Amino acid sequence: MDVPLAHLDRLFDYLVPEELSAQARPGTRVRVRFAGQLVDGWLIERADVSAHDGRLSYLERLVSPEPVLTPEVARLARAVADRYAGNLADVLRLAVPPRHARVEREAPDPGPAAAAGDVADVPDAPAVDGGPVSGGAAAVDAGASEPGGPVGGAVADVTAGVGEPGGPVGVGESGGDGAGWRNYPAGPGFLRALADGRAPRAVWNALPGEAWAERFAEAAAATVGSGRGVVAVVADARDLGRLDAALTRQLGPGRHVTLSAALGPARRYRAFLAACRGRVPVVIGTRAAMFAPVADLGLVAIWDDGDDLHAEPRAPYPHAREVLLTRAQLGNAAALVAGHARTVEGQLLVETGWAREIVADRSTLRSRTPRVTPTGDDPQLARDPAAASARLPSLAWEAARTALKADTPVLVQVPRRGYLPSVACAECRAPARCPHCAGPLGLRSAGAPPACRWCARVAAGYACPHCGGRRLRAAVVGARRTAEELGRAFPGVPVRTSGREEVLDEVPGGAGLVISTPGAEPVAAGGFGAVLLLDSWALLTRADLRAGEEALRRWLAAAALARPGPAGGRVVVVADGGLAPVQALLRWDPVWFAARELTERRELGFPPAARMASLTGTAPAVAELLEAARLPEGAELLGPVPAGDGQERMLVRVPRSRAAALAAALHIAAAVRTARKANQPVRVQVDPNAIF
DNA sequence: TCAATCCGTATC
DNA sequence: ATACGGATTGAC
Repeated sequence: MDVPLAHLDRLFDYLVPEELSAQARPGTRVRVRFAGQLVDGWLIERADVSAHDGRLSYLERLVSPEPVLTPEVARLARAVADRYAGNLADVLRLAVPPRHARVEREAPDPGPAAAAGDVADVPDAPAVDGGPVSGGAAAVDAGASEPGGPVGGAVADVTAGVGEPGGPVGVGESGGDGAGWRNYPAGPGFLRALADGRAPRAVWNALPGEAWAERFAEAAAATVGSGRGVVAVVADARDLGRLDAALTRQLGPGRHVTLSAALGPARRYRAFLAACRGRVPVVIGTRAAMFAPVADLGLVAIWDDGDDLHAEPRAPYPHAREVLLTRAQLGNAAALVAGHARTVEGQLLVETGWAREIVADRSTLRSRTPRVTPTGDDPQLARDPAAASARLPSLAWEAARTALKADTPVLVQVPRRGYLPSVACAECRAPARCPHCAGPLGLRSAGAPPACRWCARVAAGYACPHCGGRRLRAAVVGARRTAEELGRAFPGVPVRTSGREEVLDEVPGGAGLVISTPGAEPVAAGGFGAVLLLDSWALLTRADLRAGEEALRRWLAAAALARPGPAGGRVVVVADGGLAPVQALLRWDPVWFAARELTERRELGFPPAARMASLTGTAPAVAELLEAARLPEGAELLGPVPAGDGQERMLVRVPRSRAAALAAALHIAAAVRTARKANQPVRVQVDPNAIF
């Protein structure tokens, strides 16, 4: 039922009129009378009998005979709803694009009648109420055909120690197909396992300059070769274009479709239908593709899983990585979580043994990594007056000048404006954390003592736990102008910018300056001769749990575009080389950093080592929800903190072992409120992407 | 004792 | 939204 009310998040049984019986297959869209109104719904399953002892209504209408909700996706959607304390209806809205009737008519499904031999499709099914002849009963709307069954687990719950039952995942030896995978000792074995029809699970750290889209296409081809399908998700349109091109090269045309919300309704539905009808074995796309129906799924893959575009902004806010891993878990498919960086979540998958890592050995890495140099935090400015006016450190200026002289392009990464400054120790620059709950401190107004952004306690008399410093400073932001002034520092050199308004895909190989915000960096023919990472403070002191991880991810992504190898491009990061994310960049060791972060999160009780949920709404509404919630043992409440607009936010934290219980409790509590017709909504977010 | 009415709750 | 059941009320 397409009603987003928590207390109606379950199946309802309807009779199927005789004349609809042949076409009313599981997965079709239907209209039903529900509480006196006509509402949209999903036909989930057919059955001979109903457990409902009241009067059953008939299906009002079959919207379309097209079974666009496959059983696999229906089960997945239920699991995702459960993990995120959300409603099935909300997840299905994300999973199945709106119907486009004209597109559906273009190339009709060859034989619905031929395929209609569904289980309960018997003519003499029990017209429960002695009503007219019926084609059987149908359960409408929710996938919970086995409530309390084995499904409930999200990947996160599985990672608590369940390995793949089938033994070794097949990564380890060398000698596979794609030569590019041979740079990673475990790569060829991973490919071979895919080709053999097995379900290996891997976390892959790509080398700098890696043609990752080709590697993805090789993995897809190996899977398709084993007779199975593939779903691969990337963060944005540019990455999608690259993967699309690589797949066309390796699989030939017509073997895959791309799916993204940017296509518009008709093209999106056309691509979706092609996958749904089994016309193509491979679906790639942005997060809209994470639920794509693919027959006999063999591999799910995600590139750059730390990119926050992978987090769905609509309820129940599922993350593409988690959805795909849940999918792999439920359907016994292989999984590939990849990027130049490693997310803490990826590290958790490795440490719990849920996935194996695919990394290059040290010597390969050394031969491919560009030279990275830090330049101190209070840098000596270049003597050249133009460079000085651009506030460019001399080392960065030298690197750029050398690269331009060699007729190679220079990439300058500058953070976007609007990064919220938080507070750090004025002595050692360690981010200031709340002494009570370890949440980040923020400045509310000039002069006032800082307060915790999580639990709202005022941290008067703060002393830095690292160096004992008592003074705090706010991070300096807004130096975008620095980059714009660069043009003046290098007269006669063409300057291009890539960012929000216009994102460049590729730039030519000659001398030129490219100024880009993180994530918008173009590739350069032959690679960049120099990469300058400016204003690192804006990234590092962001008031977010993930600030360090995110900074490293963005630096690695930009540095990976330099000409490879020690004699290749030069990377200069304007930051203190003693900071952990900077260290990780210098050594090109994202694994070390992720392991370190995960250890720290375990100590502090942060996600993903713990599970958190945020509840946002008016104070009475949030209080009412919490009142109704039977939170699991050990649940910890943090807050409230003001959330703007007269709203407040509470955080609930539980150990990972209670994650499922927390989601269930919050969903039930939400159901109590919607049943009472509570009119003040509370936004429940499990694993909120940003925890301030 | 019974019908009219109110209120809360479920919605096949 | 609307329909139903149980509780409540008011009149016989």
